[in-house]
Amino acid sequence: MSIFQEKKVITRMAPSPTGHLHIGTARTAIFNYLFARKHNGTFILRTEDTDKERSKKEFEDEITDGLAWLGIKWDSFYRQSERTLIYTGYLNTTIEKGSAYVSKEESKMRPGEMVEVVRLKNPNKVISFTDEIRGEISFDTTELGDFVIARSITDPLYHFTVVVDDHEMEVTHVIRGEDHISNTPRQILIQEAIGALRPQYAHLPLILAPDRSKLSKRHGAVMLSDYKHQGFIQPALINYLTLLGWNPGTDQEFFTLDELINAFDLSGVQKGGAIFDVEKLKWFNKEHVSGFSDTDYYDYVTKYITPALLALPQFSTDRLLRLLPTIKERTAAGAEITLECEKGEYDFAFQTPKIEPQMVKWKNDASPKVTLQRLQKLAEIISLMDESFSIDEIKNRIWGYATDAGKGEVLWPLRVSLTGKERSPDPFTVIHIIGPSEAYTRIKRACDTILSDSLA
RNA sequence: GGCCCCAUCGUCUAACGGUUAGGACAUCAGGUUUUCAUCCUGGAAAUCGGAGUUCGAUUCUCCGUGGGGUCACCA
Repeated sequence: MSIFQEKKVITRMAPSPTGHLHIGTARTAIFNYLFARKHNGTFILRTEDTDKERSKKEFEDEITDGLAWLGIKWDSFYRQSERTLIYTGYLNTTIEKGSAYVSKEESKMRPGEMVEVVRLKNPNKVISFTDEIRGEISFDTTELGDFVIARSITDPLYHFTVVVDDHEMEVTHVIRGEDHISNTPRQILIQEAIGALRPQYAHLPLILAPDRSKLSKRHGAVMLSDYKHQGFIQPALINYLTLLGWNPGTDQEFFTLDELINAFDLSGVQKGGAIFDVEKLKWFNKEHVSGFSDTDYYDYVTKYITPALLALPQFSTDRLLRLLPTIKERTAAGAEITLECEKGEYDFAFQTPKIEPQMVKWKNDASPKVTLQRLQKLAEIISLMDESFSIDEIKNRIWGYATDAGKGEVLWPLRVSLTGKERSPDPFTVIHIIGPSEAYTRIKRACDTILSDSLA
């Protein structure tokens, strides 16, 4: 044990409410959260709304709602627009010390108008800092000049408020996107001007679009809410986003939030940008959804099935319940369930299908007569079944006949009579879903159709 | 363009001087109780290029090349 008291870790997420909650913002929040939790530290959420024109309450709500939905809990919340007095105080002291000065000049925003902006007195030196992920980074700040840190004494700018707040809130680790690397030297300059301690920096690799450019709207879904609406669940998103640009040093890929907190380490963070791959996200989603309890999965599915499906003549909760495993096996995210519904993939469960006589016939079968005989035999077997039979029990009753007469010869006509489709779940599962008596009815119907077709 | 950052299969990544360069997603092939799906097995698939350092470079150094970020009285 060290005799030195470990400084309590304090991280923060500092989004500006000027746009929707971007998937990259969510990931940065996750990293900050994981790091803080891992070290029994504190995670602060701070809205950087000093730009009054562009900041919107609705965006702030979207950010807080989105993070809350993800399960990221902040220990304290600040709004920069409510801290103007603090910034003005620091501004005054800095000016008094001679590290900054008021400059009367023409407004860049409103040409013709004279304003008194506050500029930092740049010592014009090389700043180097240690990035936890990238190591030593140095930068000649001369090219920055005496940059503006406030529009006026009561209207501070981003770089100044960030530094003041991180100092006031005693933030120990600034974990943010790589796009902030070049902001770091000027923020360090401000730190030195106000006499603040330098935090540890960790710049995360960016999330990239498939063409390796910064992920933006034109690449499709970039908002967290987009993914939420597509049916991606919170644990999957957390899991995927964390592994995008970070690895635990083992082959483990499936993680719960608690496992991530436990395994998280800044040294596992990648340096290069990572392309966002929806296919892998889908895989994670399927993995996490597969852990749902029956009732949770039922609730999940009902959010995505279509009204059209609910309106089908034979719809019942009972059948839907029995259809659930089939849906689970065939879809990765909620939006796919909707899509499958729209394509009519699940109609067989709630509706007697229309039968194409030629489709029922197995390729090796000579005539409709043979097919008809088979279906008749099948109807006989099924008529003896109990409604409570399991899939296995159903299968066992049919299996003997199917192996005798030929699997394709028996199973294909059976399945097509039941579903009306060339591709569908296996007949045993279908019978289980719709029940033996409905199956019996459908087979009889199919027989009638074939009969009238062959007579015509 | 200046400055800064980065570079292993198509994608996410492992290998922190010595490995047949490993895993996952995707893909392809074969298999499991007909079709589709699931599942199982297997395959193909990568160290950006060039110099150095070293007995030995994916790994260290330098130079290219490529990609990205950033250059506001936005954040």
